[in-house]
Amino acid sequence: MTRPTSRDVATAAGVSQATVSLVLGDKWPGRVSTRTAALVRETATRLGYRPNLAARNLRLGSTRTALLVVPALTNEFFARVYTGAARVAAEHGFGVVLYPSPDGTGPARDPFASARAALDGVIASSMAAHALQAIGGDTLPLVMLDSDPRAGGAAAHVNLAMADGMRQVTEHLLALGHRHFLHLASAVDSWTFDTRAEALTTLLGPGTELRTVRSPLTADGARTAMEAALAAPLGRPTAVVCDDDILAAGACKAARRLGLRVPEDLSVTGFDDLALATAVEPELTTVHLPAERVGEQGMTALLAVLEGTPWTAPDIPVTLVVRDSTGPAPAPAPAP
Amino acid sequence: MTRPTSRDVATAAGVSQATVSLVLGDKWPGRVSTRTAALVRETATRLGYRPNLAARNLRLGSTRTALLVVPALTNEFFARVYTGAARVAAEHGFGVVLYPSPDGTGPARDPFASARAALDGVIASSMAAHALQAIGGDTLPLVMLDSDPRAGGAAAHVNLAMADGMRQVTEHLLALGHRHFLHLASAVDSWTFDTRAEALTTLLGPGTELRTVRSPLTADGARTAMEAALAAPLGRPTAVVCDDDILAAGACKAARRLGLRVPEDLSVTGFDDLALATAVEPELTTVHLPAERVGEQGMTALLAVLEGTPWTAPDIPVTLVVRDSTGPAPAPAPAP
DNA sequence: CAGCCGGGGTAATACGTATAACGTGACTCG
DNA sequence: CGAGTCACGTTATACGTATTACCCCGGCTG
Repeated sequence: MTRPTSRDVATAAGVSQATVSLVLGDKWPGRVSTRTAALVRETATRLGYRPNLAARNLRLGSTRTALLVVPALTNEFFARVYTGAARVAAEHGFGVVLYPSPDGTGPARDPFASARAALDGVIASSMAAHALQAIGGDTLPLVMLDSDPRAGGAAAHVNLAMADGMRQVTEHLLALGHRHFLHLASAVDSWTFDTRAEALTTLLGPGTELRTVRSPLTADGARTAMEAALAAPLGRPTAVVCDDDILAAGACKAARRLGLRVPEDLSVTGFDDLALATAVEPELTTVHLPAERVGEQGMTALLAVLEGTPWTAPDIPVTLVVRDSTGPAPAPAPAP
Repeated sequence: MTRPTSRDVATAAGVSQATVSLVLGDKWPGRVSTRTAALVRETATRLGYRPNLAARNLRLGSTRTALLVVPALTNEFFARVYTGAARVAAEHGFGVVLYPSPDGTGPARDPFASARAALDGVIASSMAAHALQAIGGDTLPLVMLDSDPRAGGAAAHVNLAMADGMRQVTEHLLALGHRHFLHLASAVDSWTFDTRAEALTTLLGPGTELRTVRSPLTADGARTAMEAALAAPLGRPTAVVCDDDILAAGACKAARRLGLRVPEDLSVTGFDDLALATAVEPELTTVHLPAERVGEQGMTALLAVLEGTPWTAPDIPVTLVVRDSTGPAPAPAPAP
């Protein structure tokens, strides 16, 4: 009681296997009569025929499958990247398979063997550095997400305009009168975060003060980092710029535990604009990153590369969404 | 400049293709000398040989790949289910591919064709009803997640002890003196939610009052639903039982907008224990669902079924985590 | 009537792998 | 010294599909 093959369909319909393949592949502009084509199709559905993808892939030498390498799907941002990539892929008859160590903790298995299928290309986030080494060895079309565009090795780059996002944040905060900043930065080493940090330092002109604290990307990490930072007696910041909404939410919470009101005493900004941003109170002022579009453009770029077309596009624009976690800087404490 | 095949390795090493296959498959307990084995392996790495998975899958008649059907990866719960399933799969040399309409909105494409690879089995959440129809037609080992265990068609079921979770919630709230309840329920029709609703109604004894409002699983939906429910003049509830942390967060927010303090004036409980639960303020009292374990057990069950072993296991236990969103029922308004 | 054409289909083949079946020398044992 | 036995490989084949090259036959043309 095994699955029917195209040959089974052929014998059942009284034709050759080649004819079945031609009909079901819609390759009969005059090679097969309409009558037999209909007969074949009817027989196929009657037997419940499904083509064996492994055989087809072998024959065609292509699986129409891409590997998406991201650090963790539990991070909503990357889940949305996947969603976008999968949507575009599906529109072109492609599939997307994930690097199967999505928690970022797994050993660096061979991503290609683990994918259990031959791959046509790879889309990789720069934040999955541990997997990239394993990838480097092979020569498969590679699209990099959020990585240094000058770095070689990739056939295409898809980047968000992170520096511009940071510009919007700083302009917003400076306009509100803030001068003392705390950068709650991600402890993960990645080009994205480096870019943001660099943008922040250059954008803040003279007459301002900036301290940086690194934290793992969890609310708890943010809380401890914040508590340490705010405990410092001298030069308490009035604005906290976070690399992530999760950090921002943790920062808000830590601030309130310490008796500071947000945004009256302390302004907080995030990055990403996750669902979390509007779920917490106050709702977060944050930089909206169109994650789905990152996935879509990544897949689009890969498809172009696979066709031999070089692909390039401007950075994806991002926009600051002003909500309730930022406000005018508090009046400075009067000089003693 | 194409990828080297096992035959290329064979000629380069001066052996036959079969030998290469034996060596790389670790099937030489005496069939190949250690010397030649080493030679073959060295040659393979030198040429950068990687087996063609499509060919292997065709030959073996199995792809060691499972399809996971979930409604939306952007829901942290399902992202964690995937993580768990992928981990167990990887330990057994399996892969997991997702049904490529993860936003739940896409048309019901053929999930098998879209997977771009032959599949060995399917793990499906009951909340992806639109995809299940397409699956029903085929005969592939099927493991159902959170679905009616008496329903046929599946080789195994993996369920969370939802009714027991609801029991813990009600006992907690009853002990706090609550008698007037609002059930903020998911608008999605699913066995899971039905089970919870049923458990809630039966567990609440006489002398209590229960109203039910259905809402889409978003914070905004929760807010509108809550505002409508609390606006009702008569019999304002003192406890809101939500089917989801997202709903609970929305409920807290709505309550505060209406001038109610949580938990002093209103207690709120959630389900899932997402990262969100500890990111909002107050931190949510919620039922912790071990999502990763659902994925792990789902994959374990599928592996067992594939080996011909019938699989069954008790419901996965869940535990109420008491945090800050629940408290003693407020004293009833004095009779006029 | 020979030749040709074109519609309608078929036989053959290759994709790259895993494995069953089959040598083949050298060595051992009776 | 002939028959086994081993240790070490090899030859051949099948998996199911897509596609190329070919074939057959009726009708039309010169």
